[in-house]
Amino acid sequence: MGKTHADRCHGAAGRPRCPAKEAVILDAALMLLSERGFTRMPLDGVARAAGVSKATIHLRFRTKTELAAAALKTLRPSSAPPETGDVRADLVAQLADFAATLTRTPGMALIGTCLAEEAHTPELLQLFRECAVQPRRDAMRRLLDRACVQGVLASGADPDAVTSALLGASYADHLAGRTTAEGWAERTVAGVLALPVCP
Amino acid sequence: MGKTHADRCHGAAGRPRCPAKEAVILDAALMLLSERGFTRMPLDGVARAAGVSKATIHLRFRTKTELAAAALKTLRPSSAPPETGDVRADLVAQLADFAATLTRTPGMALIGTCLAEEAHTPELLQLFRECAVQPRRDAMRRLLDRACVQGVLASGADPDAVTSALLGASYADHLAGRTTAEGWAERTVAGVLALPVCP
Amino acid sequence: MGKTHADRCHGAAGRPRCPAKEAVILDAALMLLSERGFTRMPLDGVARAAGVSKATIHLRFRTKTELAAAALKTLRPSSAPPETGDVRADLVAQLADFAATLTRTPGMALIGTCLAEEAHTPELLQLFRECAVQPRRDAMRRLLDRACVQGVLASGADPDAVTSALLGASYADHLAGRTTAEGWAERTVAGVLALPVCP
Amino acid sequence: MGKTHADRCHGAAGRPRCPAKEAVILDAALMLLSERGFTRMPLDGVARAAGVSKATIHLRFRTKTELAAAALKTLRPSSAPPETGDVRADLVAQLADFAATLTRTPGMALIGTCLAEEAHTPELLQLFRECAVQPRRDAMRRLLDRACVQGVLASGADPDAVTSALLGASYADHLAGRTTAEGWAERTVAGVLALPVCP
DNA sequence: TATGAATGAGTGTTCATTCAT
DNA sequence: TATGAATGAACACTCATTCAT
Repeated sequence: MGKTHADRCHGAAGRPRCPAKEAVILDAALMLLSERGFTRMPLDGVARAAGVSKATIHLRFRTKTELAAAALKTLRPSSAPPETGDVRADLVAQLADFAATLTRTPGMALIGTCLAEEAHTPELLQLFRECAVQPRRDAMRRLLDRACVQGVLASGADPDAVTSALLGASYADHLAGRTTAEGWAERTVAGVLALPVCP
Repeated sequence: MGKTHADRCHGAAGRPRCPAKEAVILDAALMLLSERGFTRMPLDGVARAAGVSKATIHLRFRTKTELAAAALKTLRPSSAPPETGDVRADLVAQLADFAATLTRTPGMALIGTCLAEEAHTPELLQLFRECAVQPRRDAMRRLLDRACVQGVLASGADPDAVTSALLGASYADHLAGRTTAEGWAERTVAGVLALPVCP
Repeated sequence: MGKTHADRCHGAAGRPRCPAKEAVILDAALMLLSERGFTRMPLDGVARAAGVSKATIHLRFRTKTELAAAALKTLRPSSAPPETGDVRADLVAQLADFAATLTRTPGMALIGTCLAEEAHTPELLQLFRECAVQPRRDAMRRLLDRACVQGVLASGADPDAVTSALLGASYADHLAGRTTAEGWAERTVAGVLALPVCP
Repeated sequence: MGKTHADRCHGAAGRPRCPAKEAVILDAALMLLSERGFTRMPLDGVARAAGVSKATIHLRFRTKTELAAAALKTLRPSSAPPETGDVRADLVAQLADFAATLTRTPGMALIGTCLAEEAHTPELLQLFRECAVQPRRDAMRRLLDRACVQGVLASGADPDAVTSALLGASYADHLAGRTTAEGWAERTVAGVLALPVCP
């Protein structure tokens, strides 16, 4: 009684699903996924961290894989650093931001999980590509295109190759255990663009 | 330090341990480690693949972690491609060989496992660095030093940064799902060294 | 006693419960109970089959056991085959009808469930006796009494024992996996009544 | 050292499997299977009742179904009652023994489980037929054949039908809740063989 | 030494039931 | 009343490790 049409038709039948829980669960899942990896992320753990019951998780995500996938989908390209007019400075900023993202908590570990699980759970790597890798590449690519236009980058160079080189340098350094300290982004951009060579 | 369980507990007394089995076990472990990852590598599986019993494995490696570490230690840098006089060609060859190593069955998956396990089992990443990453970097670095001497590379560029860019490009492309096809190494070297820019 | 949860808790006050749903639920429950057994009948399944929500079921039946019991109570002895004057023919018809009931979809499975659950849920077997077993026995018994009167059956024979033998033959054959094909009822009646022996 | 050829080849490698446990596990399983039914028989429960760990059970029986099947296979036709010269008396004895088997602990419940699980786990009913139903039928059948020879049974009667009637009477009475007390077997044999009818 | 047996902790998923609209 | 959400208790099965030959 007293219910409006909207109430009845909006799919409001039954107890409404607590919307906050969705996010809490995904947060907990993403945290555990990064910190411990897929196979070391027990659903009990996610439930406990999220403050819900395991069954509540299963209500939203049929399987553990689906949960992990949904958690990965929440990855959003960190708000891109603002673009100034200086292309080279923008490249450095973008690269530094990327390295920071990797360093911050669990970036590399998350990548590791997706790679390690590829044979068993290919969705993870695929989603990671869509949600994290590609957006970053696109942003970088856009900057490089502008760099070409401005003559900062040799027009003959394959922009995809340069994108890979710049972003890849971060992977390589993390993997090598080289701490990417102050000035790292500058040095890398310099190394890759090799501008000094051109007097 | 660096001694395995077997090293520590046994001298020459008693029936000597069949040394062949050691190798067979490590081979099987490395294969499963790459193909399925640490957490998906059951000791039963290693035992079966190696044709020994689980207990035999534990006789040599106290824990699963020790086994995995020992397996990683068997990684040897693939025989470096022969060096010609042409530095640039050597760089391309080295890079192509690296990419091939990554692609060949389980390179990226193995990296993924080491990264994913870093929080739980830091030894893996550490050993992977020593046995796989560093040797490769060293080889690349040597070529780059020669490139500097010959003026192919700007003497101002940080050779470590360039090393990271070149090798990292391979990681980045794998991670992005870009198939590294024919001519990939050439394009990457060109992009990184940016030679075309210097008329 | 014999009152359902609904009977007990509600008079005529408030919005009356949709009576159609009651039947739909019980139908669905009886079907699943026969097809899959008590422990393999999930309430979700009943709810889905009936097109209602789980909570709606619990509104009428406090527990799963009560639901199953109510479903069993809907069992009605199949309309008895018409009685002709010929007692022997009537016995055969009755027996054939019984065997058909057992064979038809889930007769034996339902019996199995009631028997298997006896220790855990004695109500089921009890209700099954009242609603299915006894009515059938009574019908058979009536025929046998007439048979006695007409001299077809030896007046000294215990009619209950003969009833058990005739109906039981059907159980025994199902349990033995003997397909009860054409002429089965005739042969059984002949075997039990053993009339041929009396010239 | 000191091992004979037999020791090595007899399959004696490694710790020998404790032979008692096999039986204890199967006993516990059969007990729980009869008392509670297949779906209410938790492996934990079997393990606890048998005093072994769950994994020990899985070492011998891959799945719960396999365990239940193996437990059923241990069913042996109870040592047949001794045959006297008197065929009728033997029939009565056989039938009484059968009814006692059904009554003793969990006979009917076990039948119920096998019937109830038929759709989901047909092996159970199948094994029950082989191990319990058929042997009993065979014994009964043998007696009936002798009865025919001796003229106690009409030679025209289908012996399988009579077998089903005799054994089935026991099912029917249990299902009807009729307590099969003193003299039950005699009355049933009398009713089925219907001898009194022949003066 | 090497083997198969044995174990205890852990894990994903299901389900009857209760709650909040 | 009726609905979907939420829960806690099970449960079958896996696995690293230890034991007894």
